Amino acid sequence: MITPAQRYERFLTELKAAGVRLTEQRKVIVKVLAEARDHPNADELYHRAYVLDGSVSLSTVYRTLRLLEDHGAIQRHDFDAGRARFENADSDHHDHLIDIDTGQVIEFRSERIEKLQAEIAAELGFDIVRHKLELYGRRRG
Amino acid sequence: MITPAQRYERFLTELKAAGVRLTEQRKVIVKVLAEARDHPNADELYHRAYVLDGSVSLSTVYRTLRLLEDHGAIQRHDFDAGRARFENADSDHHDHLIDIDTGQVIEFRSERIEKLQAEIAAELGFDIVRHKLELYGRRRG
DNA sequence: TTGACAGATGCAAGTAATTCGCAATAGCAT
DNA sequence: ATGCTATTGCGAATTACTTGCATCTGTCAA
Ligand SMILES: [Mn+2]
Ligand SMILES: [Mn+2]
Ligand SMILES: [Zn+2]
Ligand SMILES: [Zn+2]
Repeated sequence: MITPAQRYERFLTELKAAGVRLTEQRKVIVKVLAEARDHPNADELYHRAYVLDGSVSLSTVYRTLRLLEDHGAIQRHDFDAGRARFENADSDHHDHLIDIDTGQVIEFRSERIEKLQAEIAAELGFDIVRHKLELYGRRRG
Repeated sequence: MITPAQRYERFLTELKAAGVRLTEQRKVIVKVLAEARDHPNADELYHRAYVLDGSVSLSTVYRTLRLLEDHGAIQRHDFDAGRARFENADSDHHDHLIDIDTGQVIEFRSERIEKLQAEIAAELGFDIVRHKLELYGRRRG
């Protein structure tokens, strides 16, 4: 199991290797992302980073998020329209189940569904580049 | 096969039954939606409606879209973040495959995937209320 | 170490999509 | 036909995000 600290170090190593300038702000934002266990939006990330380093601005959070996404380090989601949410991309691919009552996001992975999607696309003459599978549900009472 | 004209009449009947005031603008917007074979966004709908009746405004398009969505007459999609797209909801449920090169939206339905999703949710202790399945792919060369 | 300088930052202003306040208008029940 | 009230167009507001610009700071060569 990879720890947040290991993930943080790996992020920095990869960025440095890619020739990215490691500023104080970027390091703080990367740390917050490496430690996140949820799927925070830009504003939440900004607040978490600001606590660690008051020199972080929301602009830089947005710019860093785009940078990290371009480098494949994080993934962007649009669960609720209008507010992007992020998570680090080092874990294996998974899809999401969102509890419509609490907003809780549960991760899952189904080989069968992944395979089925590829088959459907193939039947239509396509290769899947990426996909979005979100289940919105309610806990069984 | 239901025709656009039939769909238009059905929409109007349902709205009237629901006590919704049938203004000129709403009728035009509903007609445009009934005739749409693609997944237009608010601005596209506005332009199509404006051609039929210059008294339609973008505000009213947005208000009418919300009205129709609340009445279950249309469905809202967020294929590309930042721009909602709409389609009438009278057809059976289906999912979408988006050609990332052309933007073309292809509809499909898979009983197996629908069933699998319900099973996965059940295993996690949930009942699915709605879901979003979008495949983004490239045509096989 | 120390510059030098390209690239990064904060701030404020700018966008793009959508919503809202308000005075004028128009459905529709009577 | 009349009156009440919902609906409209317009412009301003909101939200999430982006960008211009003057200033600052990593990084690297000397
Ligand atoms: Mn996740
Ligand atoms: Mn469709
Ligand atoms: Zn998946
Ligand atoms: Zn489906």
